[in-house]
Amino acid sequence: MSDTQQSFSISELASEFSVSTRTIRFYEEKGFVTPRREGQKRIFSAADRARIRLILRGKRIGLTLAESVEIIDMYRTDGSDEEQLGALLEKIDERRKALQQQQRDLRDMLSALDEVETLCRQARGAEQNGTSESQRGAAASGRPSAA
Amino acid sequence: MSDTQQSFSISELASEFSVSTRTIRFYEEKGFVTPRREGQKRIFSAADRARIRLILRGKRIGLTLAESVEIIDMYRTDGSDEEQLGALLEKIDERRKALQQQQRDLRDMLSALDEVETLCRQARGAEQNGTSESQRGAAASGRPSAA
DNA sequence: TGTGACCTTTACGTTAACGTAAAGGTAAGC
DNA sequence: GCTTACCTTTACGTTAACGTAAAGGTCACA
Repeated sequence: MSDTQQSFSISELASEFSVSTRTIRFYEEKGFVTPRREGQKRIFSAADRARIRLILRGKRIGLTLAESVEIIDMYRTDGSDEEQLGALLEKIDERRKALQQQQRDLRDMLSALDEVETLCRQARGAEQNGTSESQRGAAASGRPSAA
Repeated sequence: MSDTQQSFSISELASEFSVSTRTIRFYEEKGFVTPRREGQKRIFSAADRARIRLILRGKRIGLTLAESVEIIDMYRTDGSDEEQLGALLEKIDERRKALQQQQRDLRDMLSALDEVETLCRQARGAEQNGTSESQRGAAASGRPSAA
């Protein structure tokens, strides 16, 4: 009961996305969503909901709201202005480079975590059976070692 | 003249990492780096430099300083306390999940950018030769389409 | 000797992204 | 008619991560 639905209350969206209603009102203040009103109450459309989802995705990777919105609004640009299209293509390239750098950083961090985990499991094994020497056989850490 | 070097001034590091000296002093205030002093002046070790590099890597993927430091300090944990090792393994798993979610989000955003770029190039092509129909042949966007 | 190029400390200012009251309206249900 | 569950607005508070003076020390160099 949510994906065929086409209008949402503020608390519905808040609980769906695990954010406060304040957060959503804040997004409206900033103009990132524009719910219509029914009396006083905000009624959010499926489009509003989608924008919120995208904003939160941006947040998870460390974008500011403004940055997320900039990306989201790239979809909205009409293809009628040649100059704007050029500017948009440049922005896309810029963003892509940043995101690719992030991918590299993420990969590095994840392999760092794997490394620490391996050390950690070795230390634990060593402590449990009293030996501080290397383990028998391979580093059976349960996780594949980035083959 | 930097990788065999073992001590650094504040402005050397600042310019190397393209941050302000204020930023580095701020990191010291927070205890993330602990340069020794020569008179009044801060002298940073290669270890300090490495920590700064890691902090900035964390920043690029949207971690707070505290989060970066938490990850960095995982390396420092000695394997002597069984209970701590367990806690550390849990933390690692938590972090890994978040980072993996970030990877998914990044992938999605990058393919969204690709999509917008394609639309954009099509629109530009259409405008330039006056036709709003589809382009001749394949979508020759210069970029491989995630083969 | 003065003028840059660095370095220092102290301290108030700023922005983003909300949190947190406070005070009140409305509709459902007992 | 009263409570409970939502909803509203207005508005001040908070945290992170620095920015930005202001005021001054030190060393080399012309």
